[in-house]
Amino acid sequence: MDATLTLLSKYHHGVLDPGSPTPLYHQLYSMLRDCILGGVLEDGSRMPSEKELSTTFKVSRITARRALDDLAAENLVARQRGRGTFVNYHYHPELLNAPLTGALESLEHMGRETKIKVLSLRFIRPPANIADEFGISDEQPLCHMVRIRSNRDLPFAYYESWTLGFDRSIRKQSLEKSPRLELLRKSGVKIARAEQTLSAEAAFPPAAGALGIMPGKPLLKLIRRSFGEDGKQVDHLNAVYNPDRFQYRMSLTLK
Amino acid sequence: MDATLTLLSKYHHGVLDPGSPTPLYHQLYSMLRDCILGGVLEDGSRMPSEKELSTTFKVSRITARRALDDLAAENLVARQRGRGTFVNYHYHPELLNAPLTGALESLEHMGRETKIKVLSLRFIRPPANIADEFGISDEQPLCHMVRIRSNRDLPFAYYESWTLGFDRSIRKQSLEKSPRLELLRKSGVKIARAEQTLSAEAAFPPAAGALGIMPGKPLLKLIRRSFGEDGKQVDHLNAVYNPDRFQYRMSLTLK
DNA sequence: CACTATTTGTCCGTATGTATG
DNA sequence: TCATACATACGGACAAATAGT
Repeated sequence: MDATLTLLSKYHHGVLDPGSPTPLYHQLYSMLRDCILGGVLEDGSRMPSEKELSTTFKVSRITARRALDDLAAENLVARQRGRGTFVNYHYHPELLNAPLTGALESLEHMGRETKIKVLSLRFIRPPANIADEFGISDEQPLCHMVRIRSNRDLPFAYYESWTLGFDRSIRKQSLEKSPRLELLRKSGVKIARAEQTLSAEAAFPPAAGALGIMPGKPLLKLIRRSFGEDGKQVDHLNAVYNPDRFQYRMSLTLK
Repeated sequence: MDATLTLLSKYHHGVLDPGSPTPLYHQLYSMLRDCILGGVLEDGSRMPSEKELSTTFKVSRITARRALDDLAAENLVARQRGRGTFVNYHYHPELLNAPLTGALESLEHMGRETKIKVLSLRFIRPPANIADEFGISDEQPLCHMVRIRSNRDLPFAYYESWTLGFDRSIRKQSLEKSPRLELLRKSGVKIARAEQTLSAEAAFPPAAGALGIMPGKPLLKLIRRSFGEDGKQVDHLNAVYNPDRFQYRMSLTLK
């Protein structure tokens, strides 16, 4: 048994579930693929043989073979009769999008590396709970928008927001170019403080559709209320994130 | 076509992928199940009929039927000949605690208001990925524990942790009285810094059982790595929270 | 009381995919 | 490569329970 196989089986004893409805060959393929794309298996190194895979993961040789064949079909490995199967993918650790830290400023850094699409932009009367939050009458229209944020054309966040302080001259184009809070600052509203709550929620239909996932999938949920220098609330943001593509990372220091 | 079906299908023609190796019936089952557990489909409401599912999602009636049957086998729905299939799961977003803020100190405040139960406490060899994180050999045993945290006898958090620095004299009782990190401090390990990542994840069986919820329900997930004053990792915490009972709240200030 | 439409329950036959030895 | 067993998915047909006209 070679080092590569040891590496794999140690990380992944018991990952293959014969009781699962997803076929064994695809579970094995998927695991190997993740290891190649994640850099666990190095470029050029030899993959475990069909025999090795079948014994350590307790599947038939045909199942192991199918997994390797599927990898070869995507050019992630190269197979050579009599020699073996070799990794054909160079792993370069791309920085994954996990930008946020504790300070409000840095919330906007992400904005420059990813793309925003504004699905809807209207001035409408808010629902009662939102009006209550802002401490205004629910007769007074607020700027309501729905946006999605993508990284390399893969959408990962769905935003719904209510904002006090935008005037009706605002356009979708400018929102897709500059961060929303920066535009708000330019129109004279200074944000001093924000409160946010992180939670989890099942994907609801419009967000699921926009993010290209199934309704019901677990999403990371963020609600952020931003307050101006006078202490009054100026913004309510409701965001859901696809956890496969975005996670909220932060550093904590003691004292 | 009823409201429920509109809800499900309007944004989601094409979420079921016939090309996927996971069976269609299971894709459909999984989507419906997530919607029930996440509260998208309300308790007592009528599910779409086999016929409706089969036409809107473009699968055979047998496939739709299998999905509903599998839900019924878990008692998530009740089926009645001639009437239909009805949701049999009550989603209650109950009272929520929301204690944590940005600083490491305050993580422990919660500890005094809630109760910890230690399900498991062992010194065992860590899996390779954990050993890698700590930068130690996977032959060296670490203190591994599984705990649940409750508020008024309602469990809301499930913790699994690996710790370097505890000695074998540690007992479950002391862990249930004092916060884990405080005990660690007393045994001479000072934590200087922590990195944590928030995400979302479907409830997996042991956590779901301990938290008294159905597997698959969306949970808030936290991974925290704590580092000592010498910069070396001393703790790895993997936590999942029931979002109905716990949310992660923080304040952000500008400058 | 029929009559009808809807919905689940049960059955058939067939084709294809999965997994084993 | 082959033979075999089982699962998946389709279309269709009919029976039985329910609800409304």
